[in-house]
Amino acid sequence: MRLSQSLAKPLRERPADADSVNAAYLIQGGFIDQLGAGIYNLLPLGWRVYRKVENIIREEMDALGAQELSLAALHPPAPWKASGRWDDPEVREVMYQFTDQHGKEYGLGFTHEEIVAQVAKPHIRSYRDLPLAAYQIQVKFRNEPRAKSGMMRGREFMMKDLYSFHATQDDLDRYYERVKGAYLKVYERLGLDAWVVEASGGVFSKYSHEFQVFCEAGEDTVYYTEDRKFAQNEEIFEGKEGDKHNGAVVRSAKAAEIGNIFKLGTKFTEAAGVSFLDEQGGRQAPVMASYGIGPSRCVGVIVETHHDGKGIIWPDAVAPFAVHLVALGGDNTVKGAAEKLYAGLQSAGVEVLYDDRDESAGVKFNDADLIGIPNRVTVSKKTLEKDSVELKRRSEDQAELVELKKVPARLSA
RNA sequence: CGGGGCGUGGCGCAGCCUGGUAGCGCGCAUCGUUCGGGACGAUGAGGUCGUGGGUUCAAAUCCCGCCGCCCCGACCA
Repeated sequence: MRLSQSLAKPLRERPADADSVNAAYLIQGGFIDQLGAGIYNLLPLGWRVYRKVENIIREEMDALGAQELSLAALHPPAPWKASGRWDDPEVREVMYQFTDQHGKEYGLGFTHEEIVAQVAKPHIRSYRDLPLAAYQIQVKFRNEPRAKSGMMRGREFMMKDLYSFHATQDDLDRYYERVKGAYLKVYERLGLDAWVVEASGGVFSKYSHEFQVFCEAGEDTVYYTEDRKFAQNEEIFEGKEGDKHNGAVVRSAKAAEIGNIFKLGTKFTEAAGVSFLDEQGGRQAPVMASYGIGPSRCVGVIVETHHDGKGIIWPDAVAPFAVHLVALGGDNTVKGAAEKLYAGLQSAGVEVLYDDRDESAGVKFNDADLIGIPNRVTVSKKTLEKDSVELKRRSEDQAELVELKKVPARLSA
């Protein structure tokens, strides 16, 4: 993409009322744009990052054997009334519920247990139909009492929600552990150091596991031991900091939740009337579990944990582009060489953001630092004299000269 | 929902206390000079001062209501 033609160019000044690091850099860099409190548009750069995150999640869910689908976001109340959640005060606080101009009630989905159970119902007849796992990556709505911190807590956000149905609790337990492993793989690929933390089950069940990334912008407090054998959300932790747990000292840290998995029992399958015949011909309700990851929040947490004073430092796997190509000066030979490199890299399959603007070196370098693409390639008169370009990693201070003809090979690795 | 802050060209802000021609920086347009870490000069375009009402000869400025955004708290599948 040519930066000169980009819909959203980086801003000179940091937005005044974006206090959190992720909001400040994402808005200034032209990744996102605020529409209202807790409501953001993903601009082309941000959408690219988001899609990378989404695809990593998708790959790991597919590897689990889960099937991707897309459930409706606009819900009639019936399935929610059947489970008793439509009128649950805790649910009412966060679920957008409204009546249309004909007096008909609707809700906007903030989770899909009821809906997926209803979808699965006619397809689950026998224990032979189980286990079954389906997921979607979709927009969710939550009427947060207080949206805040940019992409960390929005009223409209993206969520990957996976649901599994099992004939036995044992089978569910095994699958639950597999999902846990898949989640850790996702986070590792995203460049996030996620902890598995025990937590309360909220409105779903008694206990659950959360995936937490330690960072100051997080809203949770986690008590943990450094050997990682123990980690609990403060909402269920009953000891205090400094206590010993299996010989290790318990510490605490602020953390951001980027995933949560729940064992749900038969609450939702029974409510939806889902049942199957077991090997003895007995009728049973399948046990169910749900597993969520917030890809849009992950984008925010990645920024919170991958930045410096100049801007974002994207991990390679989620960077909007692999290469930020900078052409310096108005010299025609420089422009020509940059254009050629741009075309050459693209045909080698390298994603390139080409800063072809008529801006000074300072502006271009500062914007490159802000946007945070992992590899910066600078073409100038100086480098061309040596038939080379300058290559610099965003995460490193030192730059190196690389011969022009070796550039595509260096960057398509 | 309680507390605090804020709302003025695209962005960042001053002006408000003490009412009287709407300003600055950046950006934008045109021309020229520049060209490796936020260049320079010249000319120019661009504003319902969040919104509704009130006070007044006169309101960005004073008073009341409403809307919106940010932060702290409560809350946080």
